[in-house]
Amino acid sequence: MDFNHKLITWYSDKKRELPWRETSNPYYIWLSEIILQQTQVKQGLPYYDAFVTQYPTIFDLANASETSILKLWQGLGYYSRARNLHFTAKHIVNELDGKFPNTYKDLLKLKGVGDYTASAIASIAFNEVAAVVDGNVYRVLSRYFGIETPINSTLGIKEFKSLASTLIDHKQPATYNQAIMEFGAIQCKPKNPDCTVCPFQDSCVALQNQMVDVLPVKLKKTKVTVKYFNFLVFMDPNKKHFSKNALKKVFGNISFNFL
DNA sequence: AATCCGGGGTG
DNA sequence: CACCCAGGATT
Repeated sequence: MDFNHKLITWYSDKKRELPWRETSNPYYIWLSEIILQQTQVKQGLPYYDAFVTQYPTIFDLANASETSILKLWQGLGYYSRARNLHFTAKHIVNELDGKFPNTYKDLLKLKGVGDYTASAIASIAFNEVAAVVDGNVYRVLSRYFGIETPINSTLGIKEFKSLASTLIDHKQPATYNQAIMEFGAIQCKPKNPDCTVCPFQDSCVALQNQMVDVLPVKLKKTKVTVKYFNFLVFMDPNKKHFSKNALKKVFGNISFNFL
């Protein structure tokens, strides 16, 4: 409970003022959460403003063309998010009578809404006790409790979700969830966290054991990329030089070393 | 369980 | 340039 109290106090003191924190309208909360998936606030904010301006209600979004939505999404990346956003808007308007699902269980059924986003909307918009576990939460919890279970392992995902569920403040789940994510985003950062001014200096296991820079643990993804590819080119005797552009037409944008 | 999807950030 | 960040869908 000391953890929760300090966290929420820190949040009251240090949180950023953001437009989706001025509302509990599930449409706006949902919109902001989809935009902020894999996206930093700084990058997503102008897109959020543009969407709210152009599509003030879920009915406006549902009635829009996919082309116009994708155009407004341009530059954000992960374009399936925009297509799922449109699909779900139409689904809620046409199949759910325009009524936004209001429980974690029902939110989870929406396309483009997984465990994290369902928990975020349920807690922030409806004050349901549903613990969020995003990248920030993995980092804060693994460091504070000194947990070395890889966050991208099946066991890790279960462990952190379970821990987050035991920690969430039942009296103010919306504030608690936003506090722990905000803390991870702007203080307990991936690189160079501000440990010198951290309210958890005396209780953070990672800080006391010099493990801040190794937590959270993540499994390597042994991605094998082809680094060298040797081949022979027989020269056209009528030509005096190789053309890199000619090779580019055959192999695409691969860099070549001529030995 | 592994892979893909797009950008931005960092060293 | 190489590598990291990371939620959800898909296979």
